[in-house]
Amino acid sequence: MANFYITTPIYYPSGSPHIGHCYTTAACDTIARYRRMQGHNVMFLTGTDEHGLKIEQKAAAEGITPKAYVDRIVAIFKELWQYMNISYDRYIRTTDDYHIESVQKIFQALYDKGYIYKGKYTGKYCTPCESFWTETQLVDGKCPECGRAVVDAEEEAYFFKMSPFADRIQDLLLNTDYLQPRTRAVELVNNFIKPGLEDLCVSRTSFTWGIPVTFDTKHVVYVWIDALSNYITALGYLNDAYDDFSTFWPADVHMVAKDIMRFHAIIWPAMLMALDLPLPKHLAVHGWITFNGQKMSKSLGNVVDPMILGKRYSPDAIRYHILREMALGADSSFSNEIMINRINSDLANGLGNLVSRTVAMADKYFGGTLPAEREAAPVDEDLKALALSIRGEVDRYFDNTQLNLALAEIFKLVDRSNKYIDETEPWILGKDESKKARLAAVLYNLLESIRIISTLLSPFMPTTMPKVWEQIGAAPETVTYENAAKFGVLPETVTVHKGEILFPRIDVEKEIEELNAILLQNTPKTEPAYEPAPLAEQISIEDVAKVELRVAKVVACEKVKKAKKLLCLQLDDGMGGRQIVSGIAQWYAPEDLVGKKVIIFANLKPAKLCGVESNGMLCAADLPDGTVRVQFADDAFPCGAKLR
RNA sequence: CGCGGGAUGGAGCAGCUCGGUAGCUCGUCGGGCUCAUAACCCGAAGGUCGUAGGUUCAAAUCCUGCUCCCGCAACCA
Repeated sequence: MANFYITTPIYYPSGSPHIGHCYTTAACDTIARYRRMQGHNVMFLTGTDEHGLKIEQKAAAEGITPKAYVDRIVAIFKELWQYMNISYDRYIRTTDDYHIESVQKIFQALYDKGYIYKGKYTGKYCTPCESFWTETQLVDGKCPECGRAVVDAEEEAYFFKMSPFADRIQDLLLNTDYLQPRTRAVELVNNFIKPGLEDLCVSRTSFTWGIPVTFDTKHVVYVWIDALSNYITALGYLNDAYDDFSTFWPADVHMVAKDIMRFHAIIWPAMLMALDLPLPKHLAVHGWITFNGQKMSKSLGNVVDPMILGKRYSPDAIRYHILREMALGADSSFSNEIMINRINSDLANGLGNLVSRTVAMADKYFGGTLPAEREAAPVDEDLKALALSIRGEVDRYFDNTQLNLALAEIFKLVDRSNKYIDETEPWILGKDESKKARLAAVLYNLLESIRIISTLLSPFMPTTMPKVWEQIGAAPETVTYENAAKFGVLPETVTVHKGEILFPRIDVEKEIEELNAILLQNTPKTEPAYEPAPLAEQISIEDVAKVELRVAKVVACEKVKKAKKLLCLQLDDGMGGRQIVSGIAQWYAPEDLVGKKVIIFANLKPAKLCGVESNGMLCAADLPDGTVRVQFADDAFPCGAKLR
């Protein structure tokens, strides 16, 4: 029996799980269930990544310990997974003792091998937030968390040498089937490997909610080594909690969303290479679920809560919808309308109705139990041939992690079966005593077809399919992977049991109205709880006098070529004119600005942006939705007027 | 010229590797059926395959230019 190890990422519990977490986890669950059905010895791991500054701050804001904070969120995750019928074999928390022990040993081992060295981490530091930021994380040169000014600073930190592994990683990405889909390999190599792999900062001293470095306890292990190593510590690597490492490593599939692909495609292999461990076989990368075409985000209030949907339409309906909709590698658009239509047409009209009409006829014409006499017809063969071919196709799609296509394949048999009913017209056969043998054959073929469908669907919809088996009279021990490629498994005189409707048809208009109402409740009201950035340190009147705000009129404006975000403005400042480059191209077209008067920071030193000189800065504000709005000045102000 | 992906009936996608009748799901319209969850089955309408050229007997497919979208680099499954 082959071993099979599959993992979800460990999720960051800084908030409740949403439909995106749900997709990754449901996809892994489906694969795990399918492999178990095939007879593999499966280890399915999920968990939570519980350390870090953000958690520390969230907990502090609530006045509780970080552990108490994550305990609460983790309970929500586990409740959702139970509700969605996720069959994980193990749940790792990075706050678990055994994980902490292993991470400390891994860090030590990498240090002993010379791959970790002590250095200086330089960056922009926000004193009140006690946070380091990289140049690119800054928003308008200010702290992205609080909007205050940052200073250049450095802190002592440990670094992991990545460069020794660059060639092997490039080979892994370009010449193996590690990365699924392959399309992103070139992007990774061009963006990260070709420019030269930078050493990675793997410890921090600026926060304490983490795993201490054993030999230098003012440092805590930073996210990379702490989080990524969960895939091996959960198997018992360098700890005594489990003894599964030799059985399950290397992993068969790590499934991740595209935003963390990079870490799993580059850093994780580098760590394993440094530890002399085998590399995982596949990294399956999926896209994001977008909502009405927009990225889901808390501030937009469009985060889809899978619990709410599950309770309305059943966990299996939600699982089906997201697994059917999402293609590997591509984003998938989610909307309530798409979801409800999909559930209605595929599950209610297609599958549910097929089961319902088949069972109802067996019940009506034979009192539930088919007689043994049969009469075959040529039309049966087409149905049987398709039914027998499905499992092979589904196998192929599972091997490539294309669950949406596997579902499409299975539903071909649903459609074919519905058509078969029309072709054979059992309601006419039922009126003629002499056609009973033919009728029994038709119904039996339909039940067999449904048995195969429901067997192959059971990894996708583990809650509902057993109800189908109950209705079609399939004994649990007969709905096996083996039998999914056989026709004629149900007993000749099978007895069906009419049951509840599997997937009730949803009233589209009514539901959308109600879902929109729920969404509205969760959406921040018109004036959302906007939290102004805290006041900066007070300054003197002399400091204020140093800053010159002046009025200027935009006389010309054009986009800066080769820059996406920059506009180049020619201004009449009453002093001979000047040129300012501003990062507002996303929000303003050049013609929106020409002729308007703006306020500028007039005595700012010149700077070059994308090679274009900029003399000063526009006065503008960030809006809560992330856009930027320029402050236009009263037209009565003359150009060059000084504001005070 | 930082890197990558994309543009195909109303919507969402496949087809492109290796040129040869444009296909699927949903929606719309018409018909059929009455076992079934107003479900099911059949048929039809609807596409100059983003754009301008090129190669070819033949281009959605190969080549070149251009336009427009999206992603990565640079928060977030």
